[in-house]
Amino acid sequence: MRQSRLFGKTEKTDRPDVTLTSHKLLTKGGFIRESVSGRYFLLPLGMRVANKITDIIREEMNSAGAQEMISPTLHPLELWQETNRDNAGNFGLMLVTDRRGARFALGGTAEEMFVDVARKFQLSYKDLPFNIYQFSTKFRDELRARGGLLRVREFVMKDAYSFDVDATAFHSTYQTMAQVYDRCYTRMGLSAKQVLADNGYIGGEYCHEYIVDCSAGESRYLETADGSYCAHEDVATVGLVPMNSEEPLEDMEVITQPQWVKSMADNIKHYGEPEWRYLKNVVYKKIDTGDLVIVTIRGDLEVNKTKLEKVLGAIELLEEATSDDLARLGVKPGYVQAWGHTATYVADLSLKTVRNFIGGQKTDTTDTRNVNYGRDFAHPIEADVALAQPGHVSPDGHLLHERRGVEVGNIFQLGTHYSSAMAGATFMAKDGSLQPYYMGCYGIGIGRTLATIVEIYNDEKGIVWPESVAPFKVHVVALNTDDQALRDWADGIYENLLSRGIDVLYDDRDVRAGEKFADSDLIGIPYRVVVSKKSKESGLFEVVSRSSGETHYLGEDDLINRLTS
RNA sequence: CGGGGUGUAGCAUAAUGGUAGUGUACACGGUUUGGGACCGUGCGGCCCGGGUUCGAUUCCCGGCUCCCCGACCA
Repeated sequence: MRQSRLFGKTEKTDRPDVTLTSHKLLTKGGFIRESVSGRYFLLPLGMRVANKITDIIREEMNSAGAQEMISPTLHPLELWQETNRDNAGNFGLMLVTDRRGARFALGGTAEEMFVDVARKFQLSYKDLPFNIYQFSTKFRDELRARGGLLRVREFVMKDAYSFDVDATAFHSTYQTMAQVYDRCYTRMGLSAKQVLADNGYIGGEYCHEYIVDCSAGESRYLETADGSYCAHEDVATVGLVPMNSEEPLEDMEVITQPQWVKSMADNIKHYGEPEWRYLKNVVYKKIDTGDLVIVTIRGDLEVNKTKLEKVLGAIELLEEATSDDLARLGVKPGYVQAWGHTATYVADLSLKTVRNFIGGQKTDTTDTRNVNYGRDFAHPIEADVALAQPGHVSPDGHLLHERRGVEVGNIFQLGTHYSSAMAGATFMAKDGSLQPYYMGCYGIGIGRTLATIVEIYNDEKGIVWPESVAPFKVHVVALNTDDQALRDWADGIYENLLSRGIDVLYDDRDVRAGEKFADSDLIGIPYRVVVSKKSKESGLFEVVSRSSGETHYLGEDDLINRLTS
C-alpha cells in the first residue's frame, strides 16, 4: 500500500477530552474515527488490524471444529419474547419496525437466533455435538459509552454457540473452547487470564471471563497470590474467618444510645469497637414487584448485588431502595431493623462469624447489644452475598488481592437454559426421547481486543504492534524523494517486496523525513526499512525494529530473506 | 437516568452586545531536506430553535451534542 493513497491521516494534536492511551493513539494514528458517542469508523489501517485479529480467531475456531456462518442482524422480536428477554432487567434492546409492522430486535447477542436455526432441523444425537459461530455487528444500548473502543454501543463480536447431548459431553466442548481462547490471545500477544464470572442476563450456571490486566480496564477481580483462586468481584466468595470465637456469649440487652449516633462512623466513635462488631442492614427493591428485601450483614462488609440477585432468583431485577421505599416500612435510612419489618430478610453468612453484635433494633435513643445470630434472630435465607475485597480470604483461606483488567472475551455454560425455554429446541436421543440441547456460548469482542492490544503495546512515540496483528509487516520509508531517480529506485524496491508477498506500507509521500519517522513510530509497524540516497550508495538498507529499536543494515536479498522467513 | 461541564475552521484554541484572531492541517509559490524546518499567499468557522435588543457568536430559556462522575453494563 502506498501511503500517499491511504485513506485516513495521522494527527499531530491531541484532543483534550481523549484520555485513554488506546483511544488517543488509535485516533492520532488514523486507525479509527468517532461517528457519534460509542460508534466508530474503523479506517483502513484499523480494519487491517481487525482483520488480522479476526483471522487468528477464525483459524483457531475452525481448527477446533467450529463452523462459521452468519445470522440476520434483525432478530424477530418473538424469539426474545420466547425466552422472556425482550424486557429483561436493564438490557436495553433496540427495536426496529418494518413497513408491515413486524418488530425486530437489533441483535446484541444471538442465543435465540442460533437455537432457532438449530430447531429448524430434525436433529438426532448423531448430529451432536456441533459448534457454530459468526462475526457480526452487535448492538448494545449502553447507558454510557466510554474509553474509545473499550465500551461502545455497536461493535463486531465473534459469538459461538455449542450444542451437546449432555453436561458430560459439554464439559469437553467447554475445555476445548478454553484452549482455543488461550491460543487466540497468546497469538495476539495478550496474556489473558481465565476468571470465574457471573452469567448475568445471558443465563446458565457458570462462565469465565478472559481478562487482560490493565489499568484502563473496568473489570475488577480477586486472586490469591499463587493463582489458586481467581474470580470476578461479582461472584468471588468471601472466605469466613471467626472474628471473636473466644468471647463468651452475653445476654442481649437494650441500651440507651445518644441520638447523634447514626452512621457506622458514629458507632465507632461512640462504642470504640471495630466495624465488624456492628450489624448492618441494606435494603433493596425488586423492580418487577416492588417487594422489599433486607440484607443483614456484618458491619465491615458490603452487599454484592449480583450475588444477592442470584440467591433470590431475581437476575437484573434488584435496585437500591429509596427513602420513599423505606417509608413504606415506617423507617428512615439508618434505622432499618435486623428483624421485625415486613420484608424478605436475607442473612449474609458473615453473621455467623461474630459473637455479641451491636445493633439491630435501633431507635432514636436506644439500640441492642450482645445480639447473636441464630439465638436472638435468624433469617429464612442464609447465603454468601458479601462483596469480596482485597484483604479478605479465598474459600481455601488464602489472602485475596485485587486486580483490574479488560474483559476481552468470555465463555458461558448455558446448559438447557435456552433450549428448555424455546419450544421444539430438542434432539432425538438414542433411547427415542426428545431432549433439549446442552449449550454453551463464547464471545470475543474484536474492537475491544484491538484496543486492549494498544493499551499493552505502546511507548511514548506511539503504538508498537505485535507482528501477528500489525496492519503491515514492514514500513518502507523513502527519503530524498525529490530526486526522481531515487524515487524510481525506491518504487522498485517497494514493487520487489510486494511481489514477494510481503505486507508492506510504502511511505512515498512528498514530506520531510522527520514527519515520516514520527508517523512511522506512531503507526507502529514492526519493521521500518529506510530507502534513501545513503542506501542506494551503500547498497545497504537500515532496518529498525519498532519494539526493540535494534538497527541492522542489510542488502536487498538479505532484507527479503529476513522479511519472508 | 441523576449530578457537573462543554459546544467558535478538519483538529487545537482566543476575544467580543456592533459580522471573529492565532496555531496546526489543507492548496499554491519559494528556500530547505535523516526526526514534525522556514518565508509568503490563499481556502475555511460562532451546535439548533425561541426570547431580550436597533443589533446576539456573546445575555436569557428550551433542545441537542460531546466529555467527566455516579447508576448501569459482554
